[in-house]
Amino acid sequence: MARAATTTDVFNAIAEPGRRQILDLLANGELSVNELVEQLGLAQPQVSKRLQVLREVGLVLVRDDGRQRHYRLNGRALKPIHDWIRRYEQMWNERFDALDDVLEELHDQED
Amino acid sequence: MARAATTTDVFNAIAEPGRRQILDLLANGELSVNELVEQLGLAQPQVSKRLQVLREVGLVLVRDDGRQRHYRLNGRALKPIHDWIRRYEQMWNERFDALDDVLEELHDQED
DNA sequence: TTATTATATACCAATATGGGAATATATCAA
DNA sequence: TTGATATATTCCCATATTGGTATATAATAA
Repeated sequence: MARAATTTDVFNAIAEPGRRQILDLLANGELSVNELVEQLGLAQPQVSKRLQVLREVGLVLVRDDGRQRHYRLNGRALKPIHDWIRRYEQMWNERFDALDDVLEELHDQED
Repeated sequence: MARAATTTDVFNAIAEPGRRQILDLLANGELSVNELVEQLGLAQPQVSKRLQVLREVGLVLVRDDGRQRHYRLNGRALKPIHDWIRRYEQMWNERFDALDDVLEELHDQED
């Protein structure tokens, strides 16, 4: 078997930097495909392809407006990733480091 | 060009459920390859391959012990993902919804 | 209707999987 | 040394990209 499709889930969808960049741009508000093309400096088909992937996993929503299509972010679709990674958050935040120091200190005192 | 390697960065590394599962198991503490094989129910080579990917992006660390290799989590490597996704957190948490209500209320009062 | 604009899709080439099986490497035991 | 155990690596195959180019589709304008 081969690798899972990028449209399999949100984890695969955000693996590509270009797709994350699109989400970052849409975080500031709705944009048409052409506006995205300009801001990204990519060819239009590449942008449309990425948008399709993001659409299939529910990360973006579309609004038709004449011959333009306005895409907007659906941030809620990122929640599964956040929920997963949040369990590891303690491993790098300062409070944990501080606790680490306390434990080390206690350990030193034991000797 | 083809798809980016899974070892390109942490975003690609965690795209596969099996690799995330390994991280989840290691969250409880160090495990040898065989212990992982047992708990995952996968063939040993598949586990070793996944561990190599995780090693290459710095998500796990190894400790040699005779003919066994004990892997442990390096959660700090997940921070870039957390930092990226944290910017979207407001889009699904309750406080934001509450703020949304307040803003709407203020808006209504303007009229 | 015909031309133009905005997007989406199809096609092609190159490549990195990921699973399965076999094999190599390293360590320890007898 | 020989054998067994624990891991890593290699091969082969089927597949899903991703980039580039060309083309199809839809909407609007002339």
